[in-house]
Amino acid sequence: MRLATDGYKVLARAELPRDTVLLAQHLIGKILVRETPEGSFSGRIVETEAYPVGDAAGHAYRGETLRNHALFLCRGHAYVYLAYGASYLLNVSSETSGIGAGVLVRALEPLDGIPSMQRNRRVQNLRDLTRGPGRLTAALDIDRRLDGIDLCRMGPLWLARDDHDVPEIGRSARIGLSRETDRPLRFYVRGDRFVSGPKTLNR
DNA sequence: AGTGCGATTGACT
DNA sequence: GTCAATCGCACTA
Repeated sequence: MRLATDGYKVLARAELPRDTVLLAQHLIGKILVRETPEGSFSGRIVETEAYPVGDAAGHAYRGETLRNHALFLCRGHAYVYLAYGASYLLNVSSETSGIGAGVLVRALEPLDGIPSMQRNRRVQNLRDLTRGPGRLTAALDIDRRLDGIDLCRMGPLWLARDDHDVPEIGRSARIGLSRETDRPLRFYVRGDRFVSGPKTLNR
C-alpha cells in the first residue's frame, strides 16, 4: 500500500542552520510528518517561535532537567511538553548537543490524513484543525511519548523537505509570554490563513 | 510536602 | 473581547 507520505524526503540534519533563530526561519514551509498504525498525517509548517540560548522565557534557561532534556539534544530532535495541563507543545531542538534551545512549532497547513485529524480534534473546520501549537499536536496525536525522537530520521515523527518556493516570511514578537515579550522571534508565512493569533499578526 | 504558575484552548458575553 | 479549566514541574521550606 502506498502511504500518503511516501513521496516526502527526510530533512537532513546537515541542512539545518546551527543557530536557533535561523532554524526557526528555516523550518517555515517544511513538512511535519506523523506516522501511526492508524495512518499518516502531515502538514506544512507556517508559524514558529525561537527560544534561543539565554532566553529567560525558554524552558532551558535554568539548566537541564528531566522534563527539558530533549532541548539539549543536537538540533533536529523533538521536545514535547504539556502546557497548562491540557495541551502538548512540539519544539525542534536547535544548537549542538549539550546546549539547550529550541523552536516551537505553532501552526501547520493540513496536508495528508485530514479526516483522521478531524476525528482526533473533533473539529471539522479545516482552518481550526492545526492553527495553534496545542491544536496541531492534538490533530497529529503528538504527546510525551514522542519526546526526544530524532526528527531527521523517518519514523513516528519526522521532518520532510518541501519542493515549493520559499514563502514570504513575516516576523513579530512571540505570543503568550509574560517575560521577554518584545523580542521579535516569531516567524510566519505572510497572509497565510493557517497562522495562529489575531489577524494583525499575520501581515 | 506545599505552592504558584504557565510557550493554551474552548466556552461564553 | 473575557475567563476558567487543568496538572506537571520548578521552587521554597
